[in-house]
Amino acid sequence: MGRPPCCDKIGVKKGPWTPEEDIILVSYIQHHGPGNWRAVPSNTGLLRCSKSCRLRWTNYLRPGIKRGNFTEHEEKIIIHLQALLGNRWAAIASYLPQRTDNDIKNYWNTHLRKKLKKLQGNDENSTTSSSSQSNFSKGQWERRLQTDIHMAKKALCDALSLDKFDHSPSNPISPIPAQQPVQGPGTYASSAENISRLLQNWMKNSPKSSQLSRSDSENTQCSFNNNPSIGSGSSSSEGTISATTPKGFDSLFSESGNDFTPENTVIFQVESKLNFNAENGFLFSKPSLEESQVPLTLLEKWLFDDAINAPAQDELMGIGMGLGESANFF
DNA sequence: AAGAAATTCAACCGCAAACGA
DNA sequence: TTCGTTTGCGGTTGAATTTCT
Repeated sequence: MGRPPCCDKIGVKKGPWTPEEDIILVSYIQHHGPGNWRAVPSNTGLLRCSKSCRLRWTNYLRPGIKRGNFTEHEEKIIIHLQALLGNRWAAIASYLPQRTDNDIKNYWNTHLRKKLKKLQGNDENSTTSSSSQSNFSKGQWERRLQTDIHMAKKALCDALSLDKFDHSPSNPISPIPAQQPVQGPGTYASSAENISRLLQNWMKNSPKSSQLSRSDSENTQCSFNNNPSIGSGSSSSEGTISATTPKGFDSLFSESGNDFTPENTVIFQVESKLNFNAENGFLFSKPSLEESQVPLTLLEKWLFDDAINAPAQDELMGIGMGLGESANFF
């Protein structure tokens, strides 16, 4: 017997998500938090498989996601990390907490790979690029190993002395876990930007997608009441995002079986205690220990001891840029 | 202006790791 | 330890959009 499908394929909807589906999903996660994706379709009535729900959340609806053009700085980091880590997009994304692995992967495939190819092509005309290329691949695993060791050191360090870690936005390579679930239901709806955009798009497209009359749309209210503490640089925040649903939308939430009933108003409450930085819009939480959350073995003890004596947290960037391959492209 | 080609990116698929009983 | 289930990841696809001819 083979592996069972992640979901019942019969009656499962595929393709682009509608704004209505997005709101249902966001609202559900607002109430229950992410996780237990298996239960999401049945609890929300969404005709989507659990995977699709998770993907939609992590790649699009999750708070703190920055979309649109990548900055030159982000480009550099991606190119650099790709050279070091290979196509480990999730690992790369952990250094760019506002970007999703999917986004980075897409950006790499569509923009950066070409860009690098072009630049490498130019190099070939003038230099012994073939030899440097072979040197590059020869040493790639070595650097990868080096990076892995470095990351393990860091993670161990963080686990045992979190305060030492620099979470400031000025440290662009702080390994803030982009997709780490954060406890507490209020955390997830804190992305006023995302939800605002979501609702705006929905209203923009509403005549088509929601079959709303113009007057209905005009009657639609959408407000985002962020607490003044947001934007004041406070590490904690509290805000309320509310969107009065237009006529006809109520039915989406009043389907039997849904254990959340927003009635006419979807309210997203953002409580304090969460690690939401309003200025940057992403979550600061304990660094991911995904690669190192294991008992201390001799090796890890060694790594940790070594890390204690290590000079700087941002040496990764230093090491990498020192290598030159990717840095030289700019 | 119209069709073709190229590009973009959201979403899907399958595999493997992680998790829990 | 084993086995079934869930989650995460990376590769790939294809519809929509943009650019070119």
